[in-house]
Amino acid sequence: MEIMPRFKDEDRDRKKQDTRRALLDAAALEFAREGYNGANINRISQAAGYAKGTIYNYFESKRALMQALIVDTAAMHLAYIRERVLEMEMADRRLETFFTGGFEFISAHPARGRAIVNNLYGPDVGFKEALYQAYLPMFELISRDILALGLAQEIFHPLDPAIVVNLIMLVYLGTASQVGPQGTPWLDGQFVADFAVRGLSK
Amino acid sequence: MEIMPRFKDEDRDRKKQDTRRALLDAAALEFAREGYNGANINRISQAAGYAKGTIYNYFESKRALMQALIVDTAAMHLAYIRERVLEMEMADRRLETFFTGGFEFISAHPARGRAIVNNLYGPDVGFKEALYQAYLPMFELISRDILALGLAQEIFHPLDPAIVVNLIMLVYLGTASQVGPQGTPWLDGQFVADFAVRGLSK
Amino acid sequence: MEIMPRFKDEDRDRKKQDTRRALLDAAALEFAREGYNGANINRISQAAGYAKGTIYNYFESKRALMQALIVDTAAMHLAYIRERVLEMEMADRRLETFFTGGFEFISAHPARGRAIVNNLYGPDVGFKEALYQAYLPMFELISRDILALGLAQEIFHPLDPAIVVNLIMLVYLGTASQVGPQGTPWLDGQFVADFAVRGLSK
Amino acid sequence: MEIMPRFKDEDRDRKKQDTRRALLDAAALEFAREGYNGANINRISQAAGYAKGTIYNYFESKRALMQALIVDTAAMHLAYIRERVLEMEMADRRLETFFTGGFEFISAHPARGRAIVNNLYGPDVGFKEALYQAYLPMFELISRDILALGLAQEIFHPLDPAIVVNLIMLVYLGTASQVGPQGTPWLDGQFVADFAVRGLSK
DNA sequence: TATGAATGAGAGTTCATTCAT
DNA sequence: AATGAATGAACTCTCATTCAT
Repeated sequence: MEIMPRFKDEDRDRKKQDTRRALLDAAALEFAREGYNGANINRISQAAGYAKGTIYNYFESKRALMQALIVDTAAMHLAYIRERVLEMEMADRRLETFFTGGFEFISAHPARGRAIVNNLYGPDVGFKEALYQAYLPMFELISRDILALGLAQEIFHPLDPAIVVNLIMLVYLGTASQVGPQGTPWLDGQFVADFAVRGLSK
Repeated sequence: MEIMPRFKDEDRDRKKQDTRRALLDAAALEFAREGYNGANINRISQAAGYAKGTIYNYFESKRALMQALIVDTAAMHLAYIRERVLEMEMADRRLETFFTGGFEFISAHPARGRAIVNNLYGPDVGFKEALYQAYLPMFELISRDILALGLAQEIFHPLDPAIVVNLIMLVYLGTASQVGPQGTPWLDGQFVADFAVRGLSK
Repeated sequence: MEIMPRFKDEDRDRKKQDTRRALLDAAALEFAREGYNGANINRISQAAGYAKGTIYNYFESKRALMQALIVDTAAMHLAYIRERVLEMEMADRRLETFFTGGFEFISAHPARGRAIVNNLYGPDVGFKEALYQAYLPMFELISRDILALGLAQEIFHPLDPAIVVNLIMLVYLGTASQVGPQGTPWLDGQFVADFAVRGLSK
Repeated sequence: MEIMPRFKDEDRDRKKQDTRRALLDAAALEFAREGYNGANINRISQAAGYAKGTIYNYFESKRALMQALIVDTAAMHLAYIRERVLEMEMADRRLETFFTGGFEFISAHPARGRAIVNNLYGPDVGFKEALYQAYLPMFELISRDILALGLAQEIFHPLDPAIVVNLIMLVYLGTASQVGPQGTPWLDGQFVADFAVRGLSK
């Protein structure tokens, strides 16, 4: 056996990542459409362009696939929102941006959003715990970089960031994910943002 | 044929209603714990004290059972909330009562609450539609007897009741149903009520 | 207790027989439409105007109901055919009448016919045995009063009545019971009669 | 992607066909023994040497399995009979061969024969229609290559092939499929053949 | 790495039968 | 005699998972 040139391995890694990503995207669609229990591993594989067995080369089980989707989505979600929020200086603008950016993200990735929210309000405590862990940085972002900042800037009326962060997250996810039959959202991001800013401001 | 004594039929009807109620209560628990797809008809029957087949003497299918649970719960839910809300005269007190009463109801009937919210955020559009239909009177209550009233009383800043009713419902259900691992709610009803009132008031 | 007048018992017996007959008729329809395994005891009772449990006051089981239907139908069937066949003197006319009369009977009682034939060609050997026993008199009629007679009258070519009786019965039941989608028979009784007479005649 | 060696796919296809055939054969036995409704998918799979789920990799449903069995059997049936019938030149010999060959086929494949006839005389109109469609070529064979030929050869008395074909098929299937408790046929092929030839000849 | 045939536990549903009324 | 609520065995079908290729 001769030693293979290094870039071969890189190619292989790249390809593996592409496959994994394709599987996760297909999984998001399926989980969003059918819920976790209703989702079908075969359909996910097929939609991603692979055979049924392939998924088990990338994820240990259906459950592990969902966990990976939660982690992956939370990372995308946080990156998208943080980038936009931290551009703002004032806490109320940050809060507003949190909502408008958040709604944007969910518009851009509806399947991811649905899959996440299914778990947030779904019955599986394991997934809820995974969700909570994966979204800790977002809780942190809201708590420190929006709420605590707003207190320091004397923009918000007195509040406990550790509690209000829960309110913000639930209002955000509860409103952003709800769409009508045609996929149109019930509510507009700016509208919810205004409501939330008003609800917290002095 | 002689006419049977009337109380005989009444007894039988009463008993049938009791059985139906027991099955619905058991179904609420199971649906809350496992979600619709994960719920097990056999467990529901057993929990209600009946054999597996009995459930099909009362409901055509698992799906019909869920639909019946939605209708039953919506009726209880509305009755509980409406009674308390309409005692108040001012719209902001009514809105506050809507939240505090709503949180109370969900504390008193956590399984019903969970089962409902699973469907609101779940993937099944049929159940979402059923939910929407069953909760129309509550939308009406909020829209007319709280929001429009508040505009007339010049308590709320200008808003469109037809849109804000969605916001109120989503904030209510999104926050009231979320409990931690030990079953303790993430948020307090009064706290959310204050936030909402502040968000809508002048 | 005073002694009841006799006619009371007769009334009761009459009523019992009426109920039994109604149940058998409903059973014939259901068995014809659905086959034995597909038949539904509840539907039979309902169609007869009774509740599910009533059928068990008249028949020990679904199986016993079918056995009773076989016996009842065979008796009707034989009476109808024998009466007409024995009016004829010549064996070929008797054979002809057997077919035309038989087709008439099945036209008049299609459900009975279907139920019988389902069993003749169906998988249940118990029912086939019951059928065979119940139809013994008809085998006898064909064998003695048609075939042996025809040999004596030197109308038929030499044949063994004990074997040809099977042929006649199978040709009769196999052709008379077959109807198209609209319930119209595939074949005409006279037509099959002519074929059979020609097949046996000198 | 490199092209896989062809024999690999061929091997796999061959194996799939073998499995399918094994399942169909087991299904024929089970359907013959129990009828369609009484047949048990699990027993069929087990008898073929597979687990219960396997059957659903090959057939969409129990119903589709029966339909496939009808099609498969009709094709075997026709090939067997046509080959023998067309060897003969005279129509009466062809008719005779139709019966003797047909009886042979059913002796060789009793389960197939029983399964077919169950449906011909059974209650399920869907299966009857499928049977009719699948056996159209055999109707055609009898109608054109036996009956019309016999008219041309002036062997048969005047008859309408379109009607008599029904008679022939019903007499054939009605007599060939009937076996006694020990599996011995009620009638002999040659015997029925003679009867039929005599019934149609001048 | 990718495949897809095979597996078998588990689910919803049906329905003959029982029995208290 | 008639009722119909309750039962639970039995059935079809689904699908996550395994593994030989």
